[in-house]
Amino acid sequence: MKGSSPGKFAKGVHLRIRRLRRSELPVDSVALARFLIGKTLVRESASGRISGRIVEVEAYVPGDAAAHSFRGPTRANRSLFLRRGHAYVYFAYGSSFMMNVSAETDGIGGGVLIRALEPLEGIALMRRHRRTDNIFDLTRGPGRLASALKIDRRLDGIDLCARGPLWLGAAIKPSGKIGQSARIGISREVHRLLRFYERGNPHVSGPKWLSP
DNA sequence: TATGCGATATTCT
DNA sequence: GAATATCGCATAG
Repeated sequence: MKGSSPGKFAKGVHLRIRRLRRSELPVDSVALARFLIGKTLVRESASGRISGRIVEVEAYVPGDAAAHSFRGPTRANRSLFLRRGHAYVYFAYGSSFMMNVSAETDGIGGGVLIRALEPLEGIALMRRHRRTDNIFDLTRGPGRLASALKIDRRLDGIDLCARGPLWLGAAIKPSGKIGQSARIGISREVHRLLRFYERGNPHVSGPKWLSP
């Protein structure tokens, strides 16, 4: 900490966010994906709280050849088979962590990839983690948001409905209209419309034509 | 804005 | 070896 009012936020928002109960989460992967738009993802760490409003997600459903759970549970993907509301964190392309919320029931593989957030709290911390000042480069994209929130494999498998370093909160403001499209960056099941985003939100990732 | 490419680690073939 | 639920930088328009 560089000398300034301990226990207070010199600047930036400080929100009271209600933790979501597991019973509020839809069991179905697609229903959960839509439900999560507008909700809050909260990271509590020693250096402070970081949070963001979920504005873009993708569903990876049972029987989906593009899903990491498709070939059954392994050591790497087992968190996808936990009951809904747990974190599945993995490392991709040698450079990025990505985070899913597990869906479905215990033993069934399914999840929702969090693709973009609208920054709420801890923006100064996010800027430090991401080494950029541009607000739109902090949490636009699954790898970027994981970096901004310091999400890595230590958080794989944790319960997002319990007190802890990472959890899901209720909406601070309701979601606008939800758009739907094909998913980004996959090579199988490319036609399925399982990406959901808040229309008109500038923090959504991907080319503009994909998010009308 | 859009497209293209290399980097990089882990997993699977 | 190959593939990968990406990112950042370069270049062209």
